[in-house]
Amino acid sequence: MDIKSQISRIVRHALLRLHPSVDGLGDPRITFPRKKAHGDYAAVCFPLAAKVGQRPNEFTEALARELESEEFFLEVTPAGGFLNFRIKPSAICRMAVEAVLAEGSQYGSSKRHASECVMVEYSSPNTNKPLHVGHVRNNLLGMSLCHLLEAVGYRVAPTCLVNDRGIHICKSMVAYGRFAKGQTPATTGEKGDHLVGRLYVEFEMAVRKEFRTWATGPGQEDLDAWVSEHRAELDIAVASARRKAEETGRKPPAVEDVKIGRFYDAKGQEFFASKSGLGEEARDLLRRWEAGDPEVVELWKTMNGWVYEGFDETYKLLGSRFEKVYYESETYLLGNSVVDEGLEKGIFYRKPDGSVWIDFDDPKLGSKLLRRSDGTSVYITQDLGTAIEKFRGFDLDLSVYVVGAEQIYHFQVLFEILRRLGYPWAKDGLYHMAYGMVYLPEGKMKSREGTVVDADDLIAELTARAREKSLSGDLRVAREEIDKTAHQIAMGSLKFFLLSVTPSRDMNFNPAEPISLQGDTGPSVQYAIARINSILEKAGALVEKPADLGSLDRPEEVELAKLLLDFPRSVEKAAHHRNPALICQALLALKDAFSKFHHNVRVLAGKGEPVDGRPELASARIALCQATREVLIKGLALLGIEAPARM
RNA sequence: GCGCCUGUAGCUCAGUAGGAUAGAGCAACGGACUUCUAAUCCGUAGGCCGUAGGUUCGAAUCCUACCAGGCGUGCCA
Repeated sequence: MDIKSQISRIVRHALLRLHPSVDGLGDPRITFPRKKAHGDYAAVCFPLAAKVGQRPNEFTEALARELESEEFFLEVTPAGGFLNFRIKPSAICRMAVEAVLAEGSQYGSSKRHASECVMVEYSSPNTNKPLHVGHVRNNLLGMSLCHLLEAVGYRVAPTCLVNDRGIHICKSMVAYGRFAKGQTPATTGEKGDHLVGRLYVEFEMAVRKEFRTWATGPGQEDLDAWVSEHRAELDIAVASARRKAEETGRKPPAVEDVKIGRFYDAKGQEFFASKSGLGEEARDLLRRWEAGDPEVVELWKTMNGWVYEGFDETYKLLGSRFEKVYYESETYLLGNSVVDEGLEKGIFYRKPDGSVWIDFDDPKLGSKLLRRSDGTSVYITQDLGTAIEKFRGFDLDLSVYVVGAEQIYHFQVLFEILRRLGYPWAKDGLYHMAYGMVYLPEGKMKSREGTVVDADDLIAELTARAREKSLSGDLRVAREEIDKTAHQIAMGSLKFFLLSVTPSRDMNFNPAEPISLQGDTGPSVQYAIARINSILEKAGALVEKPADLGSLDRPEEVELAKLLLDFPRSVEKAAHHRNPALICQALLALKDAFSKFHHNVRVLAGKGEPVDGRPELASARIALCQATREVLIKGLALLGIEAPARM
């Protein structure tokens, strides 16, 4: 039992003695006091005092007297509605070190959800473009969530749903035929996903050009009409483009370009669907693919193959791992029978044009299309099939989707449909872990326009910087280890950076300001581990000597111990709230406490020499260091971060 | 229009299920390496917690309205 629970239990017994007749008084919340001078732990008593009908100070004074004789506390002080506790410093240190070293790498884990199985779907890329920082955030959240859920006992199945079919990949295929005949990753030296992504961008550019030709020719009337209708909006757009150009010192765009650009934003999709020759080509490829045209399928396979090779490389860098991969080309038909089933049950209905719909009771959900009038399936249809498939293939208690917040509505609808269809697990076995966007200073990233921060580039740049920094000082790392170490540090900085923001929030990322290696960062946590390793190496035989844990009573040691004791709570909470950022916070607090300890408290007088000539004290401090290292490594592992032995 | 999310230091973010005098890091300024690695430590400065009301002994946190930004919103995924 952790220390806060112990305190809570002792207080509960005292309360039962003091107020035996009050039912459901509850426990006071045990926290760290805001100021260390107040004590080691504090109980917040305002709500309980109110229930008993006493003034807060009256209540806590009586409670303090009742707890006076408790041996567990050194001191119990009432302070208004707070009750502050002081505990013998060496006792805290002893508890912490013994608890951590007894459990080792299992410290912080629990069996709370043992015998439960959860599937976590994450990453889920489209095969028409390489991964960017937004995808990286997704991958890291997914992996970290897997680790957190495992830590509280779940059996976890990480999965990925690859969107390998549809109009987007057909666009790249059209571009391949038109602009890149004969090119392969081998001939261009490009990574496969980058090659296909480049073709996708080229296709989009070509459509824009096609649109421009139309808008300044046969579509001129439409353009003029639209422009006069959106006069005010356009004036603002032109003005803001000018302002932006002035700020950045670039040439302002021509008014004509802004007009056509806006017109494209508004009508581009419509144009693509009805007037674009390129659009017709792409749709034709999609039709031929669905009909199984061998030539099209062959090209599709080849290009997807290039993309997978590229993804595999990036996944390897990130450490992404999947137990099961679903491909939409295999699952996209699964939903159709579900739609038929819903029609039979009368949950869905058919409109005269043949399209299939569902109306929801909740007006916020409105109604939703489930099958197009031409009989083809839509996005949500295949998701219905895949959701059911997951529960068929695995004995799941929970199915998690790590997907961006822009799809909150989509998942509300998906889950509600599955509930209406009567699947028992749909009641509380589905969870959408929605996370926020990663914004660049200039706004949202757009793959189509090529304004993205590429994952591979970012990793490469960080690795180069970590390597340079390693080489710049005393080289602690063995030469042959430097590549691995630089990679670990680079990934430590990237992962920690992206995971330290609360998942549900949007976050900003400025590529011009590189991710820091100093301050509240992953590398600073890794560094603390490297320093501990260094001490342990130099300690030699002292590591094995008997330790007198009772001699640990310095404030720096107690602070460290308190945080070690609090770590399991952080894990529990992070798993419960599905929020890895809570682990980041716990690690930073721990790293801070260790740095202060390390700065002010010596372990060794020299190599193998105990401080103050006291081996039992040195060994105790060594044990505290070992416990700290254990927890730091565990915490980083929960984030999917490795710690290099030396830095 | 409607719905959901977000407004905390110059920047990036915390703020522990309503609790004590709102905290870090970066950037700025000033200190600390003959010392277990300076990816560290110590200090200074920086805040009408978007605005206005309300609930409460107590509000950054809960409620209402407004302002600003983002996302979504019937045949895209």
